Order: sequence, then C-alpha cells, then structure tokens
Amino acid sequence: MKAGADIATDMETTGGRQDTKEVILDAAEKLFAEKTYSAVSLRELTQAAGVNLAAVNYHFGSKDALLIALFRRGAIELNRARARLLREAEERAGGGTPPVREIVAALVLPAIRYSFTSTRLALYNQFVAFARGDGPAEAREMLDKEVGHLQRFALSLARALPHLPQHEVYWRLHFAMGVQHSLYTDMKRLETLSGGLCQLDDLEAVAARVIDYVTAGLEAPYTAKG
Amino acid sequence: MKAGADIATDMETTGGRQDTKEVILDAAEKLFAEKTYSAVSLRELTQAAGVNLAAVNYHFGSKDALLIALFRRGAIELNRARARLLREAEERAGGGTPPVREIVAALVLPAIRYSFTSTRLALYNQFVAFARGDGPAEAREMLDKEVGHLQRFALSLARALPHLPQHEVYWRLHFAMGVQHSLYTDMKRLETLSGGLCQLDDLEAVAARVIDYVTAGLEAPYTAKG
DNA sequence: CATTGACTTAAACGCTTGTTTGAAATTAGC
DNA sequence: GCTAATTTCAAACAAGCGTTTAAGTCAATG
Repeated sequence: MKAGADIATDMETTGGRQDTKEVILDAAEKLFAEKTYSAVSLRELTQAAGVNLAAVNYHFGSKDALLIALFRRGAIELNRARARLLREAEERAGGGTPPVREIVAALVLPAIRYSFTSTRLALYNQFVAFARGDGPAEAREMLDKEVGHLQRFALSLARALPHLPQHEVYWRLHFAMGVQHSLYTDMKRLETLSGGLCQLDDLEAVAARVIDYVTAGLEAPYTAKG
Repeated sequence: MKAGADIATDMETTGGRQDTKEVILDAAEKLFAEKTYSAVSLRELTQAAGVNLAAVNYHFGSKDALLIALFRRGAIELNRARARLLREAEERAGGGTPPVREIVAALVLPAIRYSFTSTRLALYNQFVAFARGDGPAEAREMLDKEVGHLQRFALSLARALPHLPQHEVYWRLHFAMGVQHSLYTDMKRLETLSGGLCQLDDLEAVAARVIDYVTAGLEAPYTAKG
C-alpha cells in the first residue's frame, strides 16, 4: 500500500510523471521561505501546490521528511555549483592560489544566481538558520555535513590571506555567509529603508556589490588583540 | 475579570511583584530565538518559565501580543543604545562627520554587547527576520518603524562616504546588518567549521573583528556598473 | 474581619494540526 | 483489454494547539 518514499531519489525511472513531488517541493520552498516551516500547514501547502492533502505524506512520508528532501535538493545543487566555480578558479591560477576576489565569487555567485533564476532553491539560505532549532534532528545533521563544503573555501582563503591567523579566516568567512544571507533576509527592510531605490533586479550589479563588499572585508587589515 | 494588558507598561506602580511578566518575556526570548515563534507552544513556554499555562493570556492577552511586547522591549533598548553612541560620536566630531569606523561601532556595539551580557534582548536579531513572515501584522508594522532608526545611520554614513551614490550606502548598510545578524545565526556552524577555534567568548575581540570587517566593506572601492 | 482587587490555578473549550484510511481513479505491463 | 501496481481523493482520526472559564489564593484596604 505504501510507496517507498526513500528510494525514489532517481527521476525518470518510474515512467510516471514524477510531477507531484516536484510541485510540492517548489511550493514548500516558496512557503517555507516566506513564513516558517512550522508556520506553514500542510493544508495551506497542498492547496498552494494544487495537490491533495494526503499527497505530502504519500510521497515523502511526513512533513519533516519533506523538509529534509527539500533541503537536500537545494544543498546538493548549491554546493555543486560552488565547488565547480572554485575548481575553475584554482585551475585558472595554474596550481597556485586564486586571488581572494575570485574565491569570493565562487562562494557567492551561485547563491545570487539561483536567487534570481527563480523558484527552485531560490530561498535556500533563509531556512538554514531556522532548520537548526525548528526542524527535525536529521536536518540538523545535514547542516553539519554542509560544513565540509565550506572547509574547502576556508582552506583556499587561508592560502590567499597568509598573514591572517586561521581563526580569523574562519570568522571572516562566517561574516561573508552573513552578507550572503542578507540577500534573502530583510530585503523588505532594505526596500523600505531606501525608498525603493535598492532592489533585487539586476543580477550583475548585485553580484558585483556583494563581491566588492565581502572581498574588502576579507582583505581588511588585521588589528589583532587576543 | 480581565486585566489591562496594554496600559501596564510601567513597572513599580502596581505594588505587585511584576515578576511573572518578566519571567515570561525572558523565557519567550530564549525559546523563540532557539526555535521559532510558531514552533514554541504556550505549554512548552509556560513550563520553561515556571508559570501557569493561562499566565500568558492573562498578562499579555494572546500569544501574538506576547511576541509584540517582547519585540518592543528589545527594539526600544537596542535602538536607544545605538542612538546614544551615534550622538556621542557626532559630538566627538564637533559637528562634523565622524569617521566611518565610529559610526560602525555605534551601530554594531550595542548588539554585540547585549549578546554577551545575557538573557534580555540577547537574541533580538534572530527573530526579526522570522517576525516578518510568521508573526502578526502588528509586529511587521513595528519592523517598518524600526527602519526609521536605521535612517540616521544611513545619513551619517552617506556624509562620511561622499563618493558613494546613495543607494550604494543603503546596500552596504544592509550588508552590515547581515554581518551583525551572523553573530546570532549559524554560530554553531562557525564553531563546527573552526573546530571550536571560534567562539563568542571575548567581547572586545569579537567587537574589533566585526568593526574591522564592516568598516572595510563600507569603505571598499566602488566598481560601479549600473 | 470582611471585602475588594490582582493574580494563580486546573479543567475544559473549540479548532487546527499532521497523519491514516479505504475506496476510487489512473497508469503500466502483458 | 485485462490485471496489477501506483497514485489520487474525501473523510475521518487522535493529538496538540491557543484560548476561556470559574473557582481558588493571597495581600492590601477600609
């Protein structure tokens, strides 16, 4: 009676439309980002997706499992894009260390790009923070695995900024993630603050802005104390 | 039967202990930040606070009203501290424009300080983002009023960075808020990433770090496109 | 000492939640 | 074109939610 909700990570295998699952994921991504995981009811979600109430439990097993599947889809895609850009930058440097600005671009561009090119994964960052306290334990474990991917960037940055102690590199990378985060969080506040002057419309311009800012922060002089 | 939950903003007036309200606010602040507004039930909250289930509705009127009261308490305190530091910096500049670094310090220090000195308001920033989509409409309106306080900083920064177009100042101020935000969000990830090397322990060191980073970002060269 | 008011308490309220069910509809394999 | 597996559907489920109620406690007041 029950369908295996775990195994079916593959796509075209079952000949079936595989449509409903994607529709649900897209709607969940949108709503979870707009509100909160626990603030979105399955009735609201399924209605927005145009599917039956029971569809979520049938295809994913539970609401929690839906969140995990959603997070997995987003994380895999984002990390893959980041890793690719970083690898390309390293190859461009011919075995040497790429300049800070290019490492930053590899870190930041995929997230910005996805946030523009629409729906899927668009608001990935926004629920990372909440998943930590709100979501199921399995989601939290996945977040920790996420850290592994950031390590590559920490390493690359440490090599490009040899005058900085290691822990300072970690801190500044952390701040960089915060800046990235701000692209999905509180954009409404920025729009209000600027009287509509600032908006997420021109991808290139926004990307350049973020990269300028983050690069400057990473390259800031180190006024050490402790 | 019902007590006025609106008027009693004063403190020592009623002779009564005024204890329960504060206990509830403190517990709510902690839990709402750890999880999410809608993920914390009143039963969980009142049990953590050690008060009766009905206490929230009696003292605040509703769960929504509790959130608003909580936000108000935090926002007032934080904005007051920021405004005072900015005013002092401006006085120190003798009517002129304070250096960027001092404006940044005025913006950033209060939040960092509160995050160390404990409980009250400690996690203020963390629920700002969520309140926008999750919380009641009244909370969202308060967030918009919040913007007014940031305008003072935008103005001051624009004067200190006259070569930047106005909208760029807004963007960079927005990023600065994101960096600040990262102090409350994803700290667990930073600890994991750094293998425990980076932690929120030394206030002065963390403050210097944040100010360095944000100042450098604000003063970054402007590579304009659009 | 009785009375008033603010506060606390346990129990219950109606309602929404995530989930399950069993039958109907759809699709694939032969 | 039949069979069997898969997917959809409306209805119901128990559990948990925010909220209300009415009786209870306690301190201060007249």
